[in-house]
Amino acid sequence: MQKISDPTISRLSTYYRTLSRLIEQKIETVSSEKIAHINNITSAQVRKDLSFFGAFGKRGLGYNTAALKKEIGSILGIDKKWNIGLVGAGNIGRALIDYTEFKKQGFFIKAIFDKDLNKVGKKIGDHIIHHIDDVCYIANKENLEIAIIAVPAPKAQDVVNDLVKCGVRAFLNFAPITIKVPEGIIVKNENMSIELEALSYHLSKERKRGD
Amino acid sequence: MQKISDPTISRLSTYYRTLSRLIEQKIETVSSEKIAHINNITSAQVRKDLSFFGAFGKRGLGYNTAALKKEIGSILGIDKKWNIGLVGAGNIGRALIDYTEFKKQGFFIKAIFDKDLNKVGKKIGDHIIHHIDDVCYIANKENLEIAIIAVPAPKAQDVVNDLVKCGVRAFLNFAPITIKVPEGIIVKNENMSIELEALSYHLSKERKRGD
DNA sequence: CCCCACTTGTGAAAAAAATCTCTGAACAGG
DNA sequence: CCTGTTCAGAGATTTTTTTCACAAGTGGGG
Repeated sequence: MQKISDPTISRLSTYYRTLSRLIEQKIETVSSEKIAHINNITSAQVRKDLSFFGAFGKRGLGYNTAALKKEIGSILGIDKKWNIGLVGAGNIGRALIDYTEFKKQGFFIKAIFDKDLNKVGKKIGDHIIHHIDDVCYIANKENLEIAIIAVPAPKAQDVVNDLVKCGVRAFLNFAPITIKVPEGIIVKNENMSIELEALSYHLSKERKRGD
Repeated sequence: MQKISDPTISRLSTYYRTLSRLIEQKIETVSSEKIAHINNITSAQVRKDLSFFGAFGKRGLGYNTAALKKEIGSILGIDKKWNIGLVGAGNIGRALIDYTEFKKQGFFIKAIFDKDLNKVGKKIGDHIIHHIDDVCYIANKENLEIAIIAVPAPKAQDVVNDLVKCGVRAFLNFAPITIKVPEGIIVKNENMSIELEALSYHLSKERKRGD
């Protein structure tokens, strides 16, 4: 099986959303050109991304929206439910609990953990906040496959180490730090400041050039 | 001026954080190898990224942490304050208002906007929520240079169009949709679902292979 | 004052990603 | 049933990004 690049995988996610919207509009067929246009990329890119996984279109016609959505869903593994543990019940953690986009794609936050004894035992929505020390017990009970790390940077590596020991193999990290993990464990970073800094870079470059 | 790649810019952001941490630990000098190790990349990558902007190190010695931090801060434009408008006072919006990482890097949310009349006029922290129709007036008054878009997907494009008319030229978009903007306007996307789906892809690939 | 260990900066090479180009399938219209 | 138009798939090509490899500073120790 060929190695697929990260950019390809995230574009597949955007195609999936595009298809959902087209299906809502009762559009049954779409060309790579149309998908590309909606997402500000080239049609060759769309076709190439899909070609890594198969031939889903019909020449002269395009792609069936429902069928392609199903294929991409299956490629991304979002045709099944995923159980997620959220570590850290701060501002970001709380926002993610009600993030409808997660549920829509089959991601369910099944357990919340925190270290703060003032929070442990309290409820957020349907969920009781567990103490972080109980993470292994709950991870097994609830079959947690992915963990979202929303704790302060200095705690993040320790939390991940513990969770790896419990058998969690995938992490979405919101802490502004690079997490080290053993071979076979997957980490994706979500650092909102970094994108803002990219904006800052471009804006100040313009200013320096003087336009 | 040479075109610098997006990955280079975001790595500069991570180097900046690395240097902040080293300075806190009173470490005055650091090699590219050390920076690379902390961030799970190669030392050649670190040196190459920096070389686009100048020669900041001393051969045989490494880099002075404080001096390099200052240089990168200046490259990224985070040596000055940025005024930010937040559009959308939902869960994500609220979480971002208190996100300390923003303030630490000089990003200040100066105004909050929403369309919901039940929210308009209410306060979040120090900020009154303004009606979205007043966005141009406030954008000029508060000198907003960047806008964070935290509204539902179907509204996002319209909101950005309006803000572009008011003179805002940089956007951090949390809506799960590709925003179209005129030449010269910068958009960065922050879509937490996409990263989760990348995790899902990798986990289900393993499962299909059967390990 | 000279050698040695260290580490940058950089041009060249390699690898990865995006784009181009063309073949041929699919259908509509006459 | 022929003809023109559309559009996917795939190999070739180009562009971009990363990695390699090494000459050239730097300072410390003898």
